[in-house]
Amino acid sequence: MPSVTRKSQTTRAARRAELRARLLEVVERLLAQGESFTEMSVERLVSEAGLSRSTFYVYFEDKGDLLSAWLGDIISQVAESTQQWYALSTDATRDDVRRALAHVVESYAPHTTLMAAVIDASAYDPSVREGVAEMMNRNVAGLRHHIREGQKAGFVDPKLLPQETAEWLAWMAERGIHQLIRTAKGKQLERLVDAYADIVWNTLYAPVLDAGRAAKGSDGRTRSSKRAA
Amino acid sequence: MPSVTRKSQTTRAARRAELRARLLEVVERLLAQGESFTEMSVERLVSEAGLSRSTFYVYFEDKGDLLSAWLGDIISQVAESTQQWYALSTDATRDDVRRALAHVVESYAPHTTLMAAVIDASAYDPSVREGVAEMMNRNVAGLRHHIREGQKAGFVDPKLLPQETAEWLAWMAERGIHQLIRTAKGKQLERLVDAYADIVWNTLYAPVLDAGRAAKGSDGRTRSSKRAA
DNA sequence: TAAGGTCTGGACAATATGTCCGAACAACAT
DNA sequence: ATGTTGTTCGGACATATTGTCCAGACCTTA
Repeated sequence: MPSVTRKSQTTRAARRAELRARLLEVVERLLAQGESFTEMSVERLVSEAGLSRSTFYVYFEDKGDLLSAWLGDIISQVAESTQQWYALSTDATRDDVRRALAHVVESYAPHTTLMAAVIDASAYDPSVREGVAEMMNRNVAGLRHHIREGQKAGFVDPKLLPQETAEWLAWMAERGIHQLIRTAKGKQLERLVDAYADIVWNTLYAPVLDAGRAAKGSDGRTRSSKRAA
Repeated sequence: MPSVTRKSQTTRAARRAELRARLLEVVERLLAQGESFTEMSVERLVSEAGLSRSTFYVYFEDKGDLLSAWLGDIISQVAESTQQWYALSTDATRDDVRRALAHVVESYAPHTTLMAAVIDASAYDPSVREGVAEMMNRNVAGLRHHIREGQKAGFVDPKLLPQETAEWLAWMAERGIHQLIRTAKGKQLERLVDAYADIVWNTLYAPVLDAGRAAKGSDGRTRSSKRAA
């Protein structure tokens, strides 16, 4: 009975990964053409990717399986991009925040199309929904920790409720990045990151940091000081 | 040819409205039981609502038709709830903001379950998607106008980009209200509104209003001055 | 009683899903 | 060379859902 050898399992996993990559490439392309993930049939996917429907079901439970596996891989990857932000401390300036958030946005940017599919699928696929919930929990937990520590160290507004503030800001980031950033290019992208940085700066740091520096006349700002008409 | 009389049209519209109400009631109930709108079959809906599938298709194009019609009704209704907020001016306090936003949240609260269905359906139904886009555009336009006027009048941070800031905050509100508020009760709800109010206050008003009042020692805050451990 | 309308169950074609199978094929060991 | 194993394929299958259509039942009003 050689059916359950280690070798066969690893090659199978490798094959699965390869097919997943090929299929997600197709998903991304069709998504970019305006089709929605929910409406994509398995037949459409496999024919574009060059395999048979039978083979698809050998490696994947269903369409959602494709996405939840990808999501699992990507979650930790994008989580790293927040380190630069959360490393900020008492000497942070508004420009530091701007740079850190630009880095977060850049990390998410390549994945916005597939993330849109994930959100689609989370509407009906339990395993995808679970993945999304886990991602949000991680984001909230990271931000909550940053707020708590910042309050202890005195560089985050002490009146903020860490958990709830983190929840609102995490949803703003999720939706903003996947809905606003996805369609933005060049100058418009810069403006969006500026606005994002201003919101985070004003909310978390400005009440204590700007107040303390008010006397010196410096606000740590080198760009986007444009005023509205 | 008596088929196109005014009377028959009005009674038909009335009948449509009645059936829509009955069906949405069912949708809401099933949604509350954990089913997702996408997965609800028309058969399931009509049998619960006590009509035949044939009749359903006489009055509605499809499931999405149900929601986009409802959305059209609700958009203007909830838009009104923001008037109290946008009426705030130079003498606004943090507690005024808190009250105004609590009012907005209360207006949305009864509709969170159906709004979740709308978001679901917008993934594949073009007409629902259009409705959602229109709702977001309205919200952004209202908030952008408030920011612009506030900057002119000097009670909103002049460095904010009105359009982009409004976009981020509108998505935060949409997601926050439909994801966070939906499951919150009592004290947790209060905390969420507190956090929401703090974010909006800090972002828009605090940089100019708190700065101007710093000398007097009053910050317009009567509750939730609790500090994190 | 007749006409207009409304609702219903059922039939229908079209599409999608997930499962299953036999045939074809290649790699590899005996 | 031959058989074993694993992979892929096309196709068949049962099932579910969608949207359309129709004939009959029913009710109200002229």
